[in-house]
Amino acid sequence: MSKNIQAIRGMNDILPEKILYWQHLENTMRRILNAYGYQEIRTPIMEKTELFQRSIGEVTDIVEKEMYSFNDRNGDSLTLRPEGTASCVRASIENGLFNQTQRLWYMGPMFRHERPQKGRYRQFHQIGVEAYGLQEADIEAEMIFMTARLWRALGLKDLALQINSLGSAAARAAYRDTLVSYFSAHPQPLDEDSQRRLHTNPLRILDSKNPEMQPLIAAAPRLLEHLDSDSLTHFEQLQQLLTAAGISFQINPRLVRGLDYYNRTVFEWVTTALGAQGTVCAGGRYDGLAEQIGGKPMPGVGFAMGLERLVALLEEQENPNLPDPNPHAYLLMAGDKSLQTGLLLAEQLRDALPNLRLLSHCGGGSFKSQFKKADKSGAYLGLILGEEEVLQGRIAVKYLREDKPQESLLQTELAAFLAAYFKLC
RNA sequence: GUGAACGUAGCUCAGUCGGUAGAGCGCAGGAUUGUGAUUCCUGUGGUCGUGGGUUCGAUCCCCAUCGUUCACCCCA
Repeated sequence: MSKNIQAIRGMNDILPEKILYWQHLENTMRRILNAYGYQEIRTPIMEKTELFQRSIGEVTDIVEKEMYSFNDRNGDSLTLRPEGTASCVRASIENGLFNQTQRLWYMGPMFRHERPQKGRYRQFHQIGVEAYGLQEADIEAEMIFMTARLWRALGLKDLALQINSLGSAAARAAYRDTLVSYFSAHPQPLDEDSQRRLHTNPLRILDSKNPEMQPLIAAAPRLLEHLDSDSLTHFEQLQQLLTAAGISFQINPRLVRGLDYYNRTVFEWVTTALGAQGTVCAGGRYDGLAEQIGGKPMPGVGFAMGLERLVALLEEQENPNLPDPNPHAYLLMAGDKSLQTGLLLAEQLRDALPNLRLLSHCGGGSFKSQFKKADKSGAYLGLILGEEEVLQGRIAVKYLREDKPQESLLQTELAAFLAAYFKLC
């Protein structure tokens, strides 16, 4: 067994059995993005390592220990992208997209070397959405409306929206210092994780799950009280827009996000149905990022959703409302000339009915074994072409899922029959 | 990176208190002429994750390794 070569740990094959969920999710989101005027962008899955170091932040977990980095043959350090925002900003700078506002989206695999567990894999997939050049909270609201629309379209309930504001970069940095001195003044009760976070991401300490830390956290200075007034106004505007749209949300002062580039708005859609990995979609504003990467200052807002996690939610649903993958008809062929007649007939049907799902039997065999395959394929009708039918220019139609007697049609009538029966156009 | 549980046929699992293994489903064929799904019959299936150790002998014990799962950490 293990003599065989296996897939890389944490990197999964998505098999035909599951692909319907993926396609449904992707198609639904594509449709919605299109309706809001967002355009797709495709960037390489590898970038120079420096791009991620500069955008995500040197001391974040992602950069410090989770990136798939290696040296190219010419010595450049390259990295499989751990997220999409940095590439998207880079591509926009490089191709001059920042001359006007942009609404972009992308979809694809991301890579992070973490220990796999439910809802967390080393190659995972995201749909990411970014908007550039927009300063007001209306764009954040639009994005949240869009995600809420997706949940509705997919029938996903039990997703809760949490929002927070980190303030301006300056306010956030000042608050960070305040927090560090607060926690440094009480070093005793800080657990090991929090000690580390003190240097990496002190805001993260507020999110600790350790019960012993709670009293200390409760007494800590509050981020919302340290917001600059512009950010506060911005945050209030967002809340107002959400309320007006009837989208309920929760302000979570502990919501800080792990990547360094966020300022002002951050938000997450969370669920309790997926165990420890409850965040299904998350994002925020990153006004300083473009400059950090070397472009001109350009406000940005974006979010990303984890496709594996959403697929897991869809799979738990009772009525996922997936498109029917079963063939409409299965063509059985046996006897002299039936193969040639049958395959030609199949092509004519496909010409006439582009939406027909028709499976032609291949590989010969008795009618009996062909019927077994027809049944197994899930097809609704068996189209039977034997010697007799070939001679008479007819075809037999057997209902495989209904208790109705078999019929015999002229081959020339078949397309019209199928169109009517399946309401195809 | 840390901790725990697990790894037997394509799938879901049983089993051997250490003497090289079974079931169900699946798959293939059949039950008189060109008809599936039901029923019946037959067949196909695994060096028991891999490597090493203990032993006369290990799939079962021990160690390592790879993988899976869940949690911590972190994140989508």
